[in-house]
Amino acid sequence: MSALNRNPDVHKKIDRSAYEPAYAQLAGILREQVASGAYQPGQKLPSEATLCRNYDVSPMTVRRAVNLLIDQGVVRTIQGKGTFVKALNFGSISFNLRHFQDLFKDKKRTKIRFLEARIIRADAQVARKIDIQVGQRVIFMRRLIDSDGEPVIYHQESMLYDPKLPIVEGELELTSLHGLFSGGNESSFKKGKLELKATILDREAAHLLKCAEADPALKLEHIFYDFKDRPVSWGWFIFRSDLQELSTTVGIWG
Amino acid sequence: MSALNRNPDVHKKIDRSAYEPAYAQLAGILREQVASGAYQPGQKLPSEATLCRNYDVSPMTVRRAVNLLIDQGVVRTIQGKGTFVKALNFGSISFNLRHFQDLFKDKKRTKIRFLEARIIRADAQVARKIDIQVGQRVIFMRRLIDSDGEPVIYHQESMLYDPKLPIVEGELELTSLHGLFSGGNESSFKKGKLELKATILDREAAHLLKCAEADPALKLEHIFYDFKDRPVSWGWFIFRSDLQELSTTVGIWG
DNA sequence: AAGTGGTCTAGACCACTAT
DNA sequence: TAGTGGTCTAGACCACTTT
Repeated sequence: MSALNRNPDVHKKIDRSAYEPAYAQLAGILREQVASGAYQPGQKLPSEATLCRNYDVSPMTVRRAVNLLIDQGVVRTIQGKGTFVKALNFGSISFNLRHFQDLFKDKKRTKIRFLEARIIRADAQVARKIDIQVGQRVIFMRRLIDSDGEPVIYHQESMLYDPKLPIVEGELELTSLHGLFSGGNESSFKKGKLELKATILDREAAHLLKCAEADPALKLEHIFYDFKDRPVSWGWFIFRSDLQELSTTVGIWG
Repeated sequence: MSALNRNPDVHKKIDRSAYEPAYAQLAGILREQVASGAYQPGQKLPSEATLCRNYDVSPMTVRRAVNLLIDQGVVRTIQGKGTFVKALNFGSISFNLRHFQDLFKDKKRTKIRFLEARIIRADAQVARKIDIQVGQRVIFMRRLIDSDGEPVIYHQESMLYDPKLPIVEGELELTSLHGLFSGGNESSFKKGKLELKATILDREAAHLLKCAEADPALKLEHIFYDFKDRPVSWGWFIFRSDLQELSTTVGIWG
């Protein structure tokens, strides 16, 4: 397996008894051939009809395999021309917040600490962000998220306050945050916009996160919308980038 | 179209004459129904067999539509149970570097300025990162990327130096950067690891990027590997987060 | 046993590209 | 005209869940 196989015509077979479905196996075989250099960037893969014959699968199965490779950024297809190996490029690089979410799934180690929750009057900025009148009441919340007893994320948020829905103090803690992170189905938000920025810890945030003032940190700003497409929550998370790693890979990995 | 349709049984039909394929149309219809609240988070969608009948398409077409919705984070499927509407959660949030890449595609507005390129001896850190001996020669490069004449990204990189491949001065400029960003097939890298961090501009970087010293910025650190899986390049990009926006959306839009 | 999603077949037709 | 990818059919069988 470690030796390079530069002859793509000598191909492995699909194991029909394997648990892994045929399309995934085929995708894996092709990805391996690309990774080994059997097909270089820019080169054309065998036609789908050829792959059907070589691996004894139906066109739909080949199609699914190729689509997988497209999703993985390994190849691209041009109708009427063929399937070509893609070179590495930045467009396909993406970072996701899986680690962020994983943190919250671990309910033993992760605790949400409430710093503040009160109803205040919206200032101009809040009013603009969640599309209400200045002076209208909003719920202002500040939370600290602890992992293993150490503070790792600071969060502050201004939420639309609906007087028709009286709020029990205990409910606040569950609102939004746990629903968003737990991966369960408790969220009442339909969609959101997020923006990632660099920032510098002010004195208060530094103190809360037990960092030095003026340390660099990441700021994840959010606006969430309800099912009527009304913006209902604006706020941001602040966390040290060395604690919440945002790493990813690109290209073809084993 | 603006009125909510809370009865999912009164459904739109697939337009077979449309350019948009049937599976995409079906996915769009279902997504719209979820967005309108006809199916709430946690609720079960009609079975695939039912969808086949309702929309008069084959099982494979329904399957593709459902798979699309899964990719978009709208639903999730549980074998033997059904297809369920997903609630918003952070796990599916991802940021990509499309804007980063777009910048480089625009070759009229974007210029790469070379600050420095010379062959130096690897120090301990570089040696560790690209897996060579301390003291071995590496190509050290510093670049500034201008957009519309204004500096927006600073880049520095240490590359493996292969004495067997003599380097023409002019080639350096094309190396890696243009291949990576242009989206063409010029890259000679097979894969890479990237990490996004917050940082603070030091005096030099601030000066080059025409910012104030100690301004916050994003640092995108990278290691790239060649087709033999050897690490060949280590370095980082530094850019102001307000110039290179890293924004994204989550949930169900339109 | 019945219902659900997951995979797969062996063709078909279409749109696009090259020659 | 021949070859390519893109879509789609009308079933089949399987694994899993619920009743």
